[in-house]
Amino acid sequence: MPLSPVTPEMSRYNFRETEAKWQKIWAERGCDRTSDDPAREKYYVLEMFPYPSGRLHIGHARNYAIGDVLARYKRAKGFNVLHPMGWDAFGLPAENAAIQNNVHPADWTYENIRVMRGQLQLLGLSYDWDREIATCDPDYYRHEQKMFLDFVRAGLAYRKESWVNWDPVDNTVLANEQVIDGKGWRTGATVERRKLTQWFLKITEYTDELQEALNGLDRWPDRVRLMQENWIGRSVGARVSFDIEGRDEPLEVFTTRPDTLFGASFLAVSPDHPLAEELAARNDALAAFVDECRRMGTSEEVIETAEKRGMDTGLRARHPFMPDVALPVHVANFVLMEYGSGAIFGCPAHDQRDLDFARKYDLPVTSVLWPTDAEMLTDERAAALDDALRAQFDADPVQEVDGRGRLMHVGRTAYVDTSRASYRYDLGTLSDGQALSVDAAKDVVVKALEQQGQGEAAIRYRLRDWGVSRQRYWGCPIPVMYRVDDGAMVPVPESDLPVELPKDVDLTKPGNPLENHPTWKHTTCPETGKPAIRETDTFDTFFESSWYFLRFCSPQSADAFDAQAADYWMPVDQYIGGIEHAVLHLLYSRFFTRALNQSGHSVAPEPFAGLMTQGMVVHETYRDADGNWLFPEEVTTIDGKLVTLKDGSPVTKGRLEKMSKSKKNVVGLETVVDGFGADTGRLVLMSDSPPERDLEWSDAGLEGAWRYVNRLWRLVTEPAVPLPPIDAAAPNNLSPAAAELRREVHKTILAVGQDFESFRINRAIARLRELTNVIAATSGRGDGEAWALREALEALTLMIGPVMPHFAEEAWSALGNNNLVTETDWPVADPALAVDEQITMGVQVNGKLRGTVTLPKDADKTTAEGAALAEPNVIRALDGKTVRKVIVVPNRIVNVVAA
RNA sequence: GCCCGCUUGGCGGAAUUGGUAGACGCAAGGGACUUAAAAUCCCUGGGCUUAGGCCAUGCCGGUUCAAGUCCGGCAGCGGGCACCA
Repeated sequence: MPLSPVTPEMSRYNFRETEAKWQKIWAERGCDRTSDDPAREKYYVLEMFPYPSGRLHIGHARNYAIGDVLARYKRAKGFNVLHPMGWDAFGLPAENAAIQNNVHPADWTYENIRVMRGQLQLLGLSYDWDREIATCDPDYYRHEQKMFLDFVRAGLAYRKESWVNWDPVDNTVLANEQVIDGKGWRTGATVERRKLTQWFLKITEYTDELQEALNGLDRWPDRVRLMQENWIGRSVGARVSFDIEGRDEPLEVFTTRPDTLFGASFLAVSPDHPLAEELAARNDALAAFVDECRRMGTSEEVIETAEKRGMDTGLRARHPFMPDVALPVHVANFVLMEYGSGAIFGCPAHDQRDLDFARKYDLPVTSVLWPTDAEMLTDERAAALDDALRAQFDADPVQEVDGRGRLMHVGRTAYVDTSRASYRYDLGTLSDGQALSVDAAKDVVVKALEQQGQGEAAIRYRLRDWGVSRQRYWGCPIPVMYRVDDGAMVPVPESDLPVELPKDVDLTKPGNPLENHPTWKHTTCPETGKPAIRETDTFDTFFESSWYFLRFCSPQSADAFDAQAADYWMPVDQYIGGIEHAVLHLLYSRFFTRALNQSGHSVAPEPFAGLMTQGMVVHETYRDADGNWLFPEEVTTIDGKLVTLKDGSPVTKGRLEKMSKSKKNVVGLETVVDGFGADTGRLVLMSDSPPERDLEWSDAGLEGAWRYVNRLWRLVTEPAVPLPPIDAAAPNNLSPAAAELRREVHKTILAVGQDFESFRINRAIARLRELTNVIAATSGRGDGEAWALREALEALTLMIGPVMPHFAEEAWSALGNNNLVTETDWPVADPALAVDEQITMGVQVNGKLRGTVTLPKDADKTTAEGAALAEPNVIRALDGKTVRKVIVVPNRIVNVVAA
């Protein structure tokens, strides 16, 4: 349904004039400008800066409005607040737009920035625009080029070969998102993996520290910390080296389950393992298989969900403890070269993936541990377990015999429970069939391996070094060159920075435009004066966002950032953004601060003290009979059925989706701001859901918020009685209604403050609406009511200010104030006034509510119990029963236990 | 495949962190005002029920005087997985 825009005549509160007026006044008075002031306590509020993709929609607006509420609240509480905004301006969409619309990425980007800045300003967000930065500006990226050279010097950046998705038709590297079902998104060609020499940053240097410091981030959501922990993926296990028949070099394997070594029935190496490459060179079938594996994508999801496949190399490995057992060595598509040593041993009985693999290639399955309680695995017990398992796998029995001829039953489900175990093997102190913990069994095996010199305890991490090279144009050039004569890598001298992107490029040609550029890449070595070729790769755009929060502290600094300014402002007190950045951006930033410290800078190691991950704004979607998305304006209802306006064909209502152009469910910012005003939009975005949860956008919600704005405006401009002068003293005696209103005001001040502090903005607004209801119900007639009404309206206006800043200024002014809400302190609650005198307590009988009693606050237990037992409904419920016990929770509840 | 999150009326959500489930709002129904509409204001509202009650926070179990909240199991939906940002 299209919105019915509000015309100024219809509204009593004229948001059009009002919002423009106050935005102008704030700008003129520099309300949002911030300067370093060590005498004042600082507060740094930061919302993740946007990629300038085109236009803002209300999903973006929510993110920034949440930050603005906090910034304005903290300012009112007396903090020196830094609240900056900028643009994460390098990235793939600019190149795509360039190709599609024949526009230069820079022009496209800067135009988007211009439009989006204007949109942000419409919302009345209190940014210090003097600090605005755009990462594609050479004044910005020159600093990160220098940082990179510092990293190179500190040994934190290095080059190595790494795999990329390669489109063989376009001759270009593809991002994971450009690979759709294994094909290039534009050409449809089957994507290959290719090896390129690329730059890496040594994030693994800080693996342990990055993990351990997570514990100190107590103002981060638990789930983000957990996601980072999983990402770092510390796993404790063992390195095992297997001798290979006919080869001198043993094969190194990492395992987290050394206790299952006796159940090993095969080894598997990654298709990218040097051994696989070596063997493929003289084995055509194997080479074909390796090639096929390389046609898969590079993402973990693709590799893990692909059908598990392998090929026997013909090599045989000797089991470290059972010299007569020869294990086949396979190349398998599910083994990742990047993790561990790129080789595993498979124990099918106790790993589901290994079992699937073993079933497929008919490899032995040998159980080594059994589910038991902590008792000895006697022959009788083993027989009973055998029976139990036989029954369990009756439908799909697969019989196996272990090395000593005992029957084992493992079907299609691996036994992976590690909480209780008995082992079947003998080793040193471990006697056959002893019950012992998995950890103890691991120790036994590892010690035995160490004695034989065939392994040791080891810790491996999932975290890999951060590959920062991108074969793309629209990014920050990597400031190095390679001498033509000897191929040596030479850093660009600092005095030659920045290495600027050339503007004259042709993006329509296949391949990397910088590589195709006729002149830019050719230069001379500053050391020898001989010809050199520039690095034509650019940085991953996460490079820019890993330090922008530092630049905001001193955006004009000749250095990347001013140490004193950073010392004052850092860390960011509250960072706000989407959960999609839970790992990469947030982890890279945490790495950057550490890397900077190691390369000559000095900053606090943790960049973000507090983190809030806000939910998405979702909106309804529509699709026609063919499944094509439709705009809501293309849909109407006839006879209760959804049909298209065009030809009346049936339409189905899809589920709520994150706003996106492709799903045609975007609600533009202008629709809201032009029709109802920025404040009304902000109110909806803040009130309908808790910030961290998804928000369902609806036009009805917008209209409801608009009604509230006008209701509030009428209460301020047309109070029940004329309000007393602004400086009138409180009357000596207040009527009960006036006293009740005061109590409500002071309770609300306390509650709203707590709610804002803890990001429960939706609840703060609910409390303000409750206060509004009490104000509306106050007649203004009784003794002191007019005075209490003024106090209430002023407090309400100040408290709604962070959410609806323009409205609050206008109302504040209408109440006769001649200063700004923006320059006024947060109202102070009188705790004595903010307390209820009477408390209504529930009375339960055997846990079921039977009545309520109203008592003075803090009434003692005896009083409460007496009142509860005298309550008529309670008496009836107790009829014929004997009271056994009475539980009284003061000011809360009474529970009478009776039988 | 692995990891994570979510699930409360017709709807968005509250619930002082174990203590009166449904605050506040949206949508709805009824009424007032109006020639009429819009706007505004007032009232009603989880379900079943004859009084009394009974049943209700995705499902099944458990702990407790007391469970939306804690524990165990299950289901459904959503998100992330290293070159989107």
